[in-house]
Amino acid sequence: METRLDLTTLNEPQVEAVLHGPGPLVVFAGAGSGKTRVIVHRIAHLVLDHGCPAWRILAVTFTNRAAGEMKERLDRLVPGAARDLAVGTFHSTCARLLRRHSQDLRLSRDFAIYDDADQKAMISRVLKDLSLDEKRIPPKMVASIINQAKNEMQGPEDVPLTGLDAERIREVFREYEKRMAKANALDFGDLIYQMVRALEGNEALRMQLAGRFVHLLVDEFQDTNHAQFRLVRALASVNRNLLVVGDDDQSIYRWRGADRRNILDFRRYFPDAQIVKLEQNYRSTKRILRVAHAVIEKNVDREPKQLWTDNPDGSKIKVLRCGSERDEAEIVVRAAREQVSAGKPLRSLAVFYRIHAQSRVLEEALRAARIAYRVVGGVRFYDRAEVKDLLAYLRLVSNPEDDISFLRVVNVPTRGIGKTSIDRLLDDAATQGTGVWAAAKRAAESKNGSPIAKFVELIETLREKAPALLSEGAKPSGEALGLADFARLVLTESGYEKSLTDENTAESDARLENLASLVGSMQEFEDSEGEDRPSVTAPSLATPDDAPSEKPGLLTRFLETVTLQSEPEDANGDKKDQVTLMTVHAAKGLEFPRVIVVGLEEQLFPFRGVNEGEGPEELEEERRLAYVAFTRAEESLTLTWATSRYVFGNLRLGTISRFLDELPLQDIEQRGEGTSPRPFTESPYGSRSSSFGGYGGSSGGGSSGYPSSGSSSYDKGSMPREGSLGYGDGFTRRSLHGIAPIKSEPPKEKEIAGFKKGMKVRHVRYGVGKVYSVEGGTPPTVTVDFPGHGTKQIVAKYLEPA
DNA sequence: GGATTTTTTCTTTTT
DNA sequence: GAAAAAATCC
Repeated sequence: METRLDLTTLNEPQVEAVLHGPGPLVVFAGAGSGKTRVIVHRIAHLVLDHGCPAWRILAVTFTNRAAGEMKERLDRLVPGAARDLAVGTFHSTCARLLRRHSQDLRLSRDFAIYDDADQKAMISRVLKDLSLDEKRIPPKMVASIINQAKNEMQGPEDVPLTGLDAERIREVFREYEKRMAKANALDFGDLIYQMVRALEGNEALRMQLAGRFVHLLVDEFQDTNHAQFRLVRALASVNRNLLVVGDDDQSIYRWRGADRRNILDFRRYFPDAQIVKLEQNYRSTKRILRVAHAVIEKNVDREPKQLWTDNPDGSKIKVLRCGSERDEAEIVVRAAREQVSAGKPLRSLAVFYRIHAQSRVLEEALRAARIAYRVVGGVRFYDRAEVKDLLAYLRLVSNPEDDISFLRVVNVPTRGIGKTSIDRLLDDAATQGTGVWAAAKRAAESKNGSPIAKFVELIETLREKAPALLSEGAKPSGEALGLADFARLVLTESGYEKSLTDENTAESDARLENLASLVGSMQEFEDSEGEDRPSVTAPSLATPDDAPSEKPGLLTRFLETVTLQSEPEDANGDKKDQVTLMTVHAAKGLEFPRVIVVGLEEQLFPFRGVNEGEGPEELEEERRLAYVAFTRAEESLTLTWATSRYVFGNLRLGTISRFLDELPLQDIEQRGEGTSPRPFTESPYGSRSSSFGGYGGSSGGGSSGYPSSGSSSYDKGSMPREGSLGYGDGFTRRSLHGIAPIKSEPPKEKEIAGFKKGMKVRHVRYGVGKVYSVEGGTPPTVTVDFPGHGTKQIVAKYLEPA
């Protein structure tokens, strides 16, 4: 075919996918096989060679970052085309479409989007109002049931529930839905669920939308859940030009309802779909691919396949045994220094871990070594209390029915609206069957000048000041107030800023700074939206004939962007020269010349939670996760594990991950220097913490026989059976036997603030008890067994020796 | 009624 | 070892 697009940089199957004609196509794209390249080239091809207007092409991704990257790369290929292209995550795309068609769907155009915390707050409210015990029916559990149900396109009436509390939970679900509707709020699951309901239940709407998008491209299709599949099916139902791309080996969101069958059985729903397989890897060395393959090939539920590459063998994969998580962090620091001394940028080094909690130690070490780093995800900026407070004010202005936001800020800063007044409001709302805002207005009317009346007035005044921000069509009255200016106004008028300024502590200063940076990001948003350049992550989804008045206001759009992206866009984030730290999940889709994966221990990676039975499915997903982690590396891959680690502030022994034991010996290089594993200095049994059970629990238990005398020499006799480093599973494992860990701390007899195990102590309330264990930490705590009161954890300073 | 201090709980992974 | 919840103090 004659093309204006340069296709000489693509291999044969890639070209096939790019030039594919009408009809469905599924591309199986292995790690590093040029998946994004294919999508971007195909879009460019559709625009350049078929003259398809960019706004009639919809590309859907899972993360904002992937959406952004797609736009960027398209813009380089076809300058200008990216502007009109509809690219976004599943969630942002649905949010946009729902707003645009809100009238048809009997939804408020300015509906709020509730994140997990908001959702949990709402569930707690419902539980309280139905007088159900949060201990018996934890909000978290209900949330997970509700989310799962929506992923499966089930509502309260058709979700299958079993168990004693099944009907109670169903009632909570039902009531939750009512409250959400009343609050003009949708949760994450709703965005997809409601959109699918709308499309499937409204023929005209489906024809309109599916007719509008001539081409539909979906990335990471292996991670779609049932609802998302139905969405794609509906949107592709008219033109059927559907391209889905994915790799079943990289499916890592089973817990979120992802179903690999969606890609594996794609032809069941689209029997005429063509199939293209991309199997050449351009990213990694041969050794890295072999090591990654060694882990993934053990999966039973998997299509056998193997990536190949023309790249060199590369250096051996380093497998390092460390004495503790601090030693692991030291490895990271050393690697960063090596980068610098080798004249390579820090940005080419990335560190992956299984869970966020592992980042702190790494951060501390890097900070101490004065090495620039950034953490992707983790403690989110938008999760900080002060940021949530300001956002709650803004949300309340945008949508006064938002009960959760109302309750969050009604007394922040304190304005004399205490528990009693709030309970009265809630009571009134419940008996009158209205939202809290309406109840507050009633209260304000009946009692002029009351604190509640003042608060209602505050919100209403703020609303009046920003008509242009609330509705795009509205004419700005007088001088138009900008988004950032408005936020500043909220901060002063509410007294929030003053309360922080008055506090005048290091912490309040930090909060003010965070608020300033939030306002700054609002300014940025305002500037980029003002130019009418669709922001990178927000698909415009606007057709030329859309009336402007249908467009939600700037404030609503900002709030949506903020909720649907977990962290503020940092335009230079990738450009700054710093080491990147993130979870393996966050790493999907990225690549780095040098990668370190830490914490490769049983129970941690593969992860095993508290009461999860170790089902084969879970383990297979952990393998895919490891596969994703390893295949991010281009040239150098280092894998570390630690023989001991603090979990929850308690020391746990770790055993080497089975994944490391499975690696081909000729491709790895093992190291571990220093002294013996750090012994237990406190009881691993029976203490409160051991009920956590998961990490290091049973399999580490056999290791408590380590000497607690400070032998610094490697004491073979004290090790568990020859050839097995304390694996409690009865398997003897080869490798790493006899290799001592890299550095380790000398054993210490734990004595915290003068307390030792076994001694008698006195407490003001509980009287005399016996010290069960000392925990350390800040503040130092001691577990004490008080006869008649049971075992308590007490901060050391409230105890005295008896 | 509200702030402060103390105790308990919590942790996989994310839109 | 932090955040939420509960208990206690003012």
